Amino acid sequence: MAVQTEPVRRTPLTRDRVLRAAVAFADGIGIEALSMRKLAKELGVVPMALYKHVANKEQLLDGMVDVVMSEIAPPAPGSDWKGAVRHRILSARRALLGHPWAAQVIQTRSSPTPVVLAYMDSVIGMFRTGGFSVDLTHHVMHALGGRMMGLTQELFDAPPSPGPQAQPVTPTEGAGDYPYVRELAGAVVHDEASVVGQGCDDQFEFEFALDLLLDGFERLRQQGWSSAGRSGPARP
Amino acid sequence: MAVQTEPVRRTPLTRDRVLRAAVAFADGIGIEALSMRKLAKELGVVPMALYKHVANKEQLLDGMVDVVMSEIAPPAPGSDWKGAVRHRILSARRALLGHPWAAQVIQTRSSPTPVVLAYMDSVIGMFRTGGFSVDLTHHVMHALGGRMMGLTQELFDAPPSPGPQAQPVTPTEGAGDYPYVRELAGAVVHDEASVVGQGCDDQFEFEFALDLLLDGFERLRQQGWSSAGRSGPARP
DNA sequence: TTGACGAGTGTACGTCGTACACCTACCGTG
DNA sequence: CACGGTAGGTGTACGACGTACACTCGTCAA
Repeated sequence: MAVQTEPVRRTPLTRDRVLRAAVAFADGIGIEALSMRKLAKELGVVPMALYKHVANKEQLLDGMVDVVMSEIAPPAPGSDWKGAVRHRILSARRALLGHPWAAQVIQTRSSPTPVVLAYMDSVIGMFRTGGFSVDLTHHVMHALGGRMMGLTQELFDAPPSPGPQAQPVTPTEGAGDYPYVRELAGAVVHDEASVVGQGCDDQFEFEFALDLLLDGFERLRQQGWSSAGRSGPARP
Repeated sequence: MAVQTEPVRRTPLTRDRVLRAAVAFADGIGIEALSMRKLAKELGVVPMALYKHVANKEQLLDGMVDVVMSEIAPPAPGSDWKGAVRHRILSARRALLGHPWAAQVIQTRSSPTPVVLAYMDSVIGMFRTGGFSVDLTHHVMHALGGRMMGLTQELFDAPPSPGPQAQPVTPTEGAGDYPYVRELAGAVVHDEASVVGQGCDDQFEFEFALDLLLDGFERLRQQGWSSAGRSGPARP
């Protein structure tokens, strides 16, 4: 009989195993359903066992973010600053898209982990070596904000919530008395029906906004913009 | 003796009173400390009494967002589209700043309340009457994202968390081995020390990013940009 | 007078995060 | 081989939390 790896002895927990299990579990059941107790059960262990590897739930969430961050591709060598930044950010976005809970969790962290700091550092570095002053880089990073990590600054997943509950009243439901919202929603649906599920192409929207910002950054860089005058990007 | 308003009879609860109390309470103790039970105690009432006026905690949060939204100034009449949008968004931001919890709560709502929809409708209307096509307005709204409501797409409140816990090691703590982060942080602190508390002027950063976007929108509008070509804002 | 109704109450359940004391299998050292 | 420290896993317990459900009680129309 097998002497090694006797099944009665579970493979021991590690911080890494806990974090990966948490990520997979959240991918499956959603972040709001993730609890220390359920995660422990998933790992075949008593809840308190987890606390030998993470200090508390907040640190668990921090670690989960780090796992997602580790999926971001390393910086592409060479090329212009815009291409480099664009490539990195789109890679970050791809990592996030695989974990629908990640965006929300990232936004509720109160301070960055070293992994996140390292990522920010590398993005800042791209601007600096691309010819941006410290001053401009600073403002540019603020302007990028969460988009730097691939977060879409969306307000809601679906505009009027087509939830499972019955919604009576008129067939113009949802957009109700909001003519402009309805106009937009209608146009999106009818437009080009190539996009599969929902009415609009999130990837396109993300790149649209990203390129709009990057183009704006480039313009400011070229004209040697500085915040000394303190009057926003429109300054000639 | 006073016959009316005998103090033994509390002024009755209403949905409005519950929501306003919740907003004030969250302003005071923070959103994560707000619970149905504590809110009930604050109102001198048993926890279950709240459920006669709000369906559950999610609806309470929805209602709290609506209260904040109601503080946004109505649209300014006349003027160009950019001034109108800018004014409205900065007003929204002012409303949010009075309630530090609001940004986080808004971002965890799964669908917009009618009040939020109405606000979005009015912003969309400004673009449309300002000469933006339905198509461009759609993408522009995505690009604005949460910034439309005054949300700053910031990743963290304070970069390296100067928490109350003692942090030994080198005096270059925080920025540790992140040279570009340190460069930025150092420059911000030394720059113009006019800004009071923290190292940088959030209002300036918000307007910087907002104007960058609005200017980009204007450029696209002027050149009659359309998503038919599907290649982002940089298209000539 | 009555009886329906809406606001507020009381009790209870299941879930959560986690403090604290405990066991126990393993290891390097004597 | 004996031994004692230690890291990892356990068991019990506590004080939150949201909220279902059955109730009381004051008010007001019929």
